[in-house]
Amino acid sequence: MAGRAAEPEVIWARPERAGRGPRPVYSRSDIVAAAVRLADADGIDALSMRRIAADVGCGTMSLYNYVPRKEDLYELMVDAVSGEYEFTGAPSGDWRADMLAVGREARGILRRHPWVIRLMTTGYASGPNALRFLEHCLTCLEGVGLPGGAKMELIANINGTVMTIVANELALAERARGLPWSEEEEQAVRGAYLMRQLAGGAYPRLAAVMAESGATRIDPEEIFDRTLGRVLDSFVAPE
Amino acid sequence: MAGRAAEPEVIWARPERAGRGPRPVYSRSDIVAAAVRLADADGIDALSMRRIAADVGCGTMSLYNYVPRKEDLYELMVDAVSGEYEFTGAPSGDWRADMLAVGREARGILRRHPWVIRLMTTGYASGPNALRFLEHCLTCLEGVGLPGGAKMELIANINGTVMTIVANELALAERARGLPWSEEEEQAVRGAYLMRQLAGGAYPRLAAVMAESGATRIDPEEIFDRTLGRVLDSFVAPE
DNA sequence: AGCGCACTACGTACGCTGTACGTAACTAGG
DNA sequence: CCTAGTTACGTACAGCGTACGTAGTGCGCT
Repeated sequence: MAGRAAEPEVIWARPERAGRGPRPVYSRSDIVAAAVRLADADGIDALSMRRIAADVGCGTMSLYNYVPRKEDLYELMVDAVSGEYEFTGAPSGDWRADMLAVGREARGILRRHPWVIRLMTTGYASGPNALRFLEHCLTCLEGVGLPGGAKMELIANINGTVMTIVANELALAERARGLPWSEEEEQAVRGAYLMRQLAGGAYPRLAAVMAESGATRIDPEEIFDRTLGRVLDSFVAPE
Repeated sequence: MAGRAAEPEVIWARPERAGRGPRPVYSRSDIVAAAVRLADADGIDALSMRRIAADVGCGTMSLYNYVPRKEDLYELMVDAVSGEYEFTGAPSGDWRADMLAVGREARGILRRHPWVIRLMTTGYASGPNALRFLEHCLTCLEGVGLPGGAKMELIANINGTVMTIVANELALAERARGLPWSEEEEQAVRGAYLMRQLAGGAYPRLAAVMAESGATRIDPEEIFDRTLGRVLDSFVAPE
């Protein structure tokens, strides 16, 4: 008998190796690493069990000895990249700086692994590194005069805000992946459509704002820091 | 020759009917409505061109006369449900109330159509109803002493916040879809794992917060209003 | 010590996907 | 009226997740 019964379980509780049979040739982390590599390179939609197996160097169905379902692999992938948080120098005593640093690290991770956004908004975040993340944030917020629930809300808000910002930053590039034409052409065609609509006069206020802000140069870093700062201030008013 | 050349185009600029051939039997909105219905019922992953065609009552490949690629269908779907905004009674003169109402409407739409979250975070939002939405928000923000760019940031923040909150609210239910066991079993198994981890002592602060907030009852409506209020206050400090 | 069984690896196969392409019917513009 | 371009639709292909069967391996128990 090969597969296990499909009874409720969470991947984190499943032992990587049960003592009986032959020594496994590969490891769960090998497979997850390959999956992350492929998703980084070609996008999450191009990630298939066959391609992972080819990359690892084993037969497709061998993967199912390590990971019961592809969904579980998603969960492992999200947690694996959550392991990239370094949290260096924190807690520093300045919780605002610490949380901003967390946000910046999150941004870096999401930019390196854009597919995480899609997986996380569908709820794949409950592994050990997610717990480590929460514990770290709570440590930084130790002295802050906020009830526990509010701290969790603050953390969730930062996470959500970073994801939203990076999703917006990457929207065009991510969309262009797998399109039969280039990102530049896509942008040109969409821009032209937008301009035509605005010129129609049906959206005067939007047209005004676009005209106004079309001139001013936008700095992504500045927007990011400002937005995150606003989130922090909305929980604890700056002195 | 059936298909068109794959040259850069945006679905909104493609005419629904080009005068020459036989009268189309169906319409783009028929197809989009069917797609929305199916996605609501069975989730976005279960949405296939074959199932849409079966629901509409036509051959699979006939769909491609109305929608060049499935990605374009996604775009049409997002815009279709964006048409559900009613904006009744706005602008009312109280921009805070107006924006809160927008957020509440957005929440309702996302709860009715959970798949929108995934599509929007991948960047599918540039159709006419998205423009209508932006114009409405800008109208409500007319008298507010904020530069245009900041207004756009505010709108984006509200949107993002609502999406994040609803995504969290729906995470469990959405994840349970298509699992080989029930949502209750999933929740039980995940809860048990979490408790085991917290009992291990590796995450003392998290354990403390969970113990503290485990007792207090959480009201989703209250969290929602409070969070959105915080976003508004972070742009314009309350008097 | 050695038997038995749980495990590993992997090939095959099934039902599904998006969509390229070909064919036949139809209709509006020149 | 003619014909080019459109509609509808069937077939077909490459690829997907994964259920299932088979062969071989080595741990745990008797």
